[in-house]
Amino acid sequence: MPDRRAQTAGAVITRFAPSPTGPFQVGGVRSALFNYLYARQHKGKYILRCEDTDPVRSKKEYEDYFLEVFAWLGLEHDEYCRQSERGLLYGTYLNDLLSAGKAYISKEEPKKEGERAEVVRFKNPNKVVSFHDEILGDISVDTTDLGDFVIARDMQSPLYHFTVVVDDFEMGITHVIRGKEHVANTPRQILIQEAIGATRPIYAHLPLILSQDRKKLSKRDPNVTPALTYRDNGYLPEALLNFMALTGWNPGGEQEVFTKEELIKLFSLERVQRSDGIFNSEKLEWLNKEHIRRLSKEKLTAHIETHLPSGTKDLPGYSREMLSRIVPVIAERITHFGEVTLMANDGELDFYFKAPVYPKEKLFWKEDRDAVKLLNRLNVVADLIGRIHDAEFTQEQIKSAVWDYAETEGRGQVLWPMRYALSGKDRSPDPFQLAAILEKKETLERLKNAAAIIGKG
RNA sequence: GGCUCUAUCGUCUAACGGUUAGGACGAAAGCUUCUCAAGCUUUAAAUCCGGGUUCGAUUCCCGGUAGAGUCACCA
Repeated sequence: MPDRRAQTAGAVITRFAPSPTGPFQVGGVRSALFNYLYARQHKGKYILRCEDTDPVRSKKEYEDYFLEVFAWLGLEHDEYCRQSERGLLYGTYLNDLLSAGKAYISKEEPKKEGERAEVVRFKNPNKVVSFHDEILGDISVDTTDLGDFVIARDMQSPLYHFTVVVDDFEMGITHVIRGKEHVANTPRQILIQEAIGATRPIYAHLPLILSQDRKKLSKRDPNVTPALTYRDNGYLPEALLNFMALTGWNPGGEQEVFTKEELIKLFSLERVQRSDGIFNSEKLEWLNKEHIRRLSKEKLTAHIETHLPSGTKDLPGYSREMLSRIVPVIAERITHFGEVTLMANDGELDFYFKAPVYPKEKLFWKEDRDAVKLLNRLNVVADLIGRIHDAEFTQEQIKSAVWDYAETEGRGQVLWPMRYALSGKDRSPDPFQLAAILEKKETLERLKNAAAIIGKG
C-alpha cells in the first residue's frame, strides 16, 4: 500500500471558508470557484470550512444554505469541517502562545454589551510585514498601528484571525485564495503564523465584485442577492459559474462560453484581474441563454416544466407531449427559466393549450377592413392546409402550402389573420410554427372558428 | 482621516514598448416570412490627468486625481 502522505506531499490544498451568518451571497461563489478550480487543476484538495466561531451570529440554517448552494453548483469539496468543533486544538495553541509570552491575558474595561473584562491579546512585535501576493504583487505593511490585538475572548472563545491561522496550518493549506477585503488582515495573520511557527501559505487576493453602484457586495447590503435565488429563478449552475469565472479573470482568447471542465483546464492565477469589477447581470443573462442552448431536449423540457405554474398545467389541452413541441419556441424566448413562469402567468402560453378568445376586429390586417376578403382568405388558408397529410404536417410543409397564396394575396393580409386565429395574440411565433405545434385538427378548428366570427358580422 | 490596493469603450476585458487600441455584453440602425423571438450585417463608444524614461508609451517611473478595501471582544 502506497504512502498517502508521500503522494500528497507538495500537492496543492485550497480552502473556502464561509461563515454561516446569513444566506450565502452570489459574490462569494467566485472565491469558492477559484479555490475549487485551482485545486482540481493541480489534482490537489479542496476543503470547505465552516467558520462558525461566533456563537451568536452563526446559525445552522445558514450553514445548510451554503451547503445547498455548493451542491447545486457542483463545487464538491474533498473535506468539510466546522471550527466550532475544533476548540481543543485552538486551546492548545493559545496555551502555547501564553506560556511563550507571545500572548497575554489583558484586563479590560468593557465598552459594549457582551464585552469581557478579560481577553487574550497577541503581543505585537511591532514590525514591518512583507508578503508576496500572486495577483497583487509585493505588499508590505507596518503592523505597529495594529497594537496588541485581541485573538480570543477567553480560552474557549478564539477569534477569527487566530482560528484561520491555526486551521490553515493544521490542514496544510498551500494556497489562500480569497477576496481582497482580506489583504489588510494578512499582515496580522502572518504575525500569528510566525508566533505559532506555522509555514506561510501562498496568497492570492481576488479583486472584489462590486454592485452596480460600485459598492462591495456585502451581506448587509440589501441589493445583494442570496445565491439560491439564482437557482430558484432558473439560472443554470454552469452559467453562473461561467459568469463568475469571467468577472475578474479571462483566459485570453475570444471564447466566452465555458464548461466547468474547460475552466478547470484553463484557470490561472496569473490572469486574474487586479482591479475590482462590477456584477454585470446582463452578461449573466446572455451567458445563461448560451448555456440553455447547449442543454439537451430532455433537460430543457424538465426545466421548463418545473417552472410552469399549475394553472397552466391544468389547462384542458395540456400534455407532456404538447409541452415538448412548445419547448423550442419557449427556449428561444427566455434568458432564464423564471421567465417561463412570468410568461405563463401573463397568459402568453395559454393559447397552446386552449382555443384563444379575441375581438374579431383583431383579425384584420392593419387598415384593411374588408370582411368578405378576410373571410375568403381564412377559408383558402384552411383549405390549403387541409390538404396536407397528417404525417407531413410540419412547419416547412405548411409554409410551402400557404406561401404562394400569401405572396399573391399580400403577406400581411394572409399571414396576420392566420396567426391571429391560431394565437389570439398581437405577438407570437410565426403561423407556420404555430400550426405545426397545434397540429392539423386544432389548426383547422381555430381557422374555422375565426371564419365563423367574421361570417357572423 | 491612517494604512493598503486599483485605474483601457456604460459593463466584462485583449493588447507581456511599435496595432487603424481587438473581442464580448448592452445600445442604436438595417436585413430576414405578418407580429414577436432568434439570426445576420453595420454603427456609436475607451487608454483618468500631468510630468518624466525612450526613436517610440495603454504598457516602465514619479506626482496628482478618482474609486475601492480595511481600520471590532464579526468573519
